[in-house]
Amino acid sequence: MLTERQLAILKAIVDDYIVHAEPVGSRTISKRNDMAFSPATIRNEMSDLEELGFLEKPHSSAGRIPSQKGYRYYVDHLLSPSKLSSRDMADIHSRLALQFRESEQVIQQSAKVLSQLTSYTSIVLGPEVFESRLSQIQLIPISGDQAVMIIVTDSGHVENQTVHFPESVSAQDVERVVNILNDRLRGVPIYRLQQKLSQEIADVLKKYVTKYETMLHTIGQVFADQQQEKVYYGGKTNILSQPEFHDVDRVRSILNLFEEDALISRLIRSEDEGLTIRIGAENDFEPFSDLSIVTATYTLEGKYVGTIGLLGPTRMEYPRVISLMDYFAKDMTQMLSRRQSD
Amino acid sequence: MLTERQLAILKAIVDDYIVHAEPVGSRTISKRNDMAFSPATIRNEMSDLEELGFLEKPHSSAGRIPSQKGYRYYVDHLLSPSKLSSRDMADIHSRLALQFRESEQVIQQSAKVLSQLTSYTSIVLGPEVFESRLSQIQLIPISGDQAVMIIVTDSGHVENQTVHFPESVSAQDVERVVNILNDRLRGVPIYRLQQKLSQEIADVLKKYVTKYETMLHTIGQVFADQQQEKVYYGGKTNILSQPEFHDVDRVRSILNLFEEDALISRLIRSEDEGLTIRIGAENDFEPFSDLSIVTATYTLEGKYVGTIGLLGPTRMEYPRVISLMDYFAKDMTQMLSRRQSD
DNA sequence: ATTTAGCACTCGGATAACAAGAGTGCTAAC
DNA sequence: GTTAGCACTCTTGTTATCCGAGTGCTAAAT
Repeated sequence: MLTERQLAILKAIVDDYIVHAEPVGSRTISKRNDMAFSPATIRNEMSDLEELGFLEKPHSSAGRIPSQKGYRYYVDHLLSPSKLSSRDMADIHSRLALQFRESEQVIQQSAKVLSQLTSYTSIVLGPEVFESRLSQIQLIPISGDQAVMIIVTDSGHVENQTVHFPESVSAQDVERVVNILNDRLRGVPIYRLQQKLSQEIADVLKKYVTKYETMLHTIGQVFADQQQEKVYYGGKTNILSQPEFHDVDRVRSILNLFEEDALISRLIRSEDEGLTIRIGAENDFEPFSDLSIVTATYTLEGKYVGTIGLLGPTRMEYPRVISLMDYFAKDMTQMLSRRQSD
Repeated sequence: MLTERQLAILKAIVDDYIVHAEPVGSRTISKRNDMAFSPATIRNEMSDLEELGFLEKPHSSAGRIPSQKGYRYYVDHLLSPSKLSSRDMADIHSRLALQFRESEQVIQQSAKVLSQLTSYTSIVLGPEVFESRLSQIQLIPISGDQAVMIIVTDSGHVENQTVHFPESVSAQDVERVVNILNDRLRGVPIYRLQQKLSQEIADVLKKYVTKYETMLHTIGQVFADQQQEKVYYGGKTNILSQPEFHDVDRVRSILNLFEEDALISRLIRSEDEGLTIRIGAENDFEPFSDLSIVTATYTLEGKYVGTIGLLGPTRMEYPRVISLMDYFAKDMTQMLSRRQSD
């Protein structure tokens, strides 16, 4: 068990390191107003804290920096969430309250504002497509055997894809299929479309439509593509301004990761409601072993819609970030539900 | 006028600098098989070439590097386009020939392949929306007063936006409006939609629809958003691997520029058919003053569709890039037209 | 009149030597 | 238990020095 004083010192070190990104020495701590001990005493405590695994030394004659365990302890027990000033809150609120035509834009804007406010990189997982339901399917002929298949969900999301039917498929059949799809699939969650299609719809189609296999295949393709979650970024390059990123190769590899939406999505995704903090290796992903991710979920009518995440160095401004994320998640939830009810 | 030998030397210097990114000395040139002169002679010529503005010295005791004027001369008069091996061509062709559902994907894939082949960053301007025509407008109600407006073009492109009509607008009116729009606007190029709307459609609407101002405004908004061109990237971070980019701040500022689609679009956009090379300051854009852009246009049925661009250091592998871009533009044109006719 | 060999000179870059500064850990005194 | 004092360590910045690549010029060779 740590003593009061050890706690205070650990907190002071983390606080300082978060701000200055440089190893913290005993004198620095001792000079603080709330620390009435000499550097020597602090040094002794630091030595103990190091032995306990909360601190580490970059080299023998440098100050201490928090270890991952140190950050974890800090986050769990020491940190005092910084109060957002009401000016901040008003600012955030007004920047999210813009009149957007699509929910997507609310998400995008949130990512942007969040990154601007923190100088970290924000990653927001979009409204889960598979939480929304099919509202309507349309097939609009373009030219010859090409058509555009449009899928509209009850959340107002539209997906479209060009499809291509061989000559042998008649226009009548196509129309019939669309009617059947609309009849049978309206209200079905997007993520179940494919399954429903092959299980229930296939038989019906077989009855009414010649050449149904081709169409089934084509439509199945389209449905399959709908099951992914969107990833929105804010301030992709913000993270480069952190001193830990002064190596171009490192930068490059991280930036390339940002193109892998599926991977990022998996990393950000949090199962739990509320705020999650994953520090360094807790991300279970080697390239992020010196980065932390803070996530929060946002909801619509009480149901999970998506996750907002913030990616920064392990040396993250946790107190501020936590308050911010908390406020953001709530404000987005509010924003989105207001859109719904307007 | 430059002598034969000066030409040969200039070419040799540019060729070498393109590969090694380091100032080229007289001895290096003199050692080449095709160069039967002593370093001293070369030095004299180099000195002249420098005076003429084709070369410059990073500092007094370094070798020479090509000046912008040097590159320009090289590109215009000296360079011998490297023949693509038939293996290369087959490779490119097969990677573009994948079965894509949307033309958009052809473009995206082209950008990707082009960047992989060059280790520069490719920027492709998407099929000009305003070269295609309206095929159909649909308005699909979502919930209450919200609806999704869907615009389908004859090229198979779909755009959609959530719109929002006040309660006071009747469903009948909405339907009537959509019918009128479809009647009057089918076949109209996208870029003229807005204009047509306010000029011709407004009067018609006034006759048949109450509350037409609101709808007009809403629809005008949607149309206005359609007039932008899409920008596709390949290998955004490739450019970081160039030695001239070993400074994180520089990296950051360029990467941030990549987010400004409108700006990039303007920079890449080339008015002329065929291949364009803009070297350094020729881009008229300070942050690109040590970068070159090579662009080529691709077409569909003889009409301009878009531009493919490649962004690299002024020290670009012009011979290879030129052949590549040329082949690419042609292959994309071919690919796209095949899609059309299939 | 060219071309080239020779040579002094210039820089940048690498390396070593050094001083300064920040920090630690230990010991002994408070 | 706390702290002053001090030797020791290690990084960082500075300066000095050397080396090599390259130039520019002059004078000799072709």
